[in-house]
Amino acid sequence: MLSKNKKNSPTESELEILQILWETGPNSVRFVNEKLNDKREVGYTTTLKIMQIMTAKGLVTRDTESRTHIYHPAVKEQETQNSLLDSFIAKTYRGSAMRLVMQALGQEDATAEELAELRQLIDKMENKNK
Amino acid sequence: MLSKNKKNSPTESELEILQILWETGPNSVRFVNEKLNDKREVGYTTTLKIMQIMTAKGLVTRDTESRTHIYHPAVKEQETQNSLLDSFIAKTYRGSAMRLVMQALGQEDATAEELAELRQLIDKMENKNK
DNA sequence: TCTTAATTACGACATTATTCGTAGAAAGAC
DNA sequence: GTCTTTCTACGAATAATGTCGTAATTAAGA
Repeated sequence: MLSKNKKNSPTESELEILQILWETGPNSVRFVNEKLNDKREVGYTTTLKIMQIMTAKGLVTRDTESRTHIYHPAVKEQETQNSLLDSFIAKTYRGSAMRLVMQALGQEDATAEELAELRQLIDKMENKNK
Repeated sequence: MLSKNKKNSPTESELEILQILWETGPNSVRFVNEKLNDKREVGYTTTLKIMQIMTAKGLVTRDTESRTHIYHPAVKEQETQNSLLDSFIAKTYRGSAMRLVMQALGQEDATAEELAELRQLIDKMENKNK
């Protein structure tokens, strides 16, 4: 495991915004705010403010060429999820990823493809053990 | 899935305290505070205050017979974890438990026993699909 | 009894995250 | 050029959580 994340950790609102940028690519505050409003009511300046804070934190970068700034995600989805996952496992499952996996699987209705993929992953882990 | 949790959701500090009570059984503020201090410095009245709040929320109950109150967990560990897990999956993995499982497994060094247990669980899920 | 120690209750403060109002700059419509 | 709209910047209000100081109460010991 090479690159370990030092200190990402977006807040909940920040994560919501990152997800929009990951999904749709670089975009303006206006666009992000409208996306957010599909789910819940948020004021424009609220979204703006959070995205400004995210810029300061280095979670996004922005292109200020034109008056309407374009925001780019500056962290990777996988890495962010991993870092959140680590801390979630530590806090909630006292560090046992296996316990989390078992419970998560219990709640899931998986397709045959997903199950096959899982088995493959497990085989790979088995080999690594030897 | 019968009993769905309505509204548990302990905060981070509350969860820490619950974990101590789950592990060691009903105990006093003094005891819990000392356990917490194994990991980090916390004032006695801080712990007391949080446990009082937890009582108000129904996360614990307390026996006030003797002067030193004894606190009992009032929520189950599994159910609490499940409810936290649901919300974590929703927020971080946009609802896809499978994606979380894959990533969690990727970070894990599992024993042969755990892998066997996993396979068993997957088999059970396969049958359920039919 | 008197003093000391431990405990609970309560309120205030600190910190972090979120929300939004307002002002001013920039762009476009006419 | 003037008016209107859209945008950014900034500061302040709010809310949730965590922290702790202080007072009052109880128990125990000398």
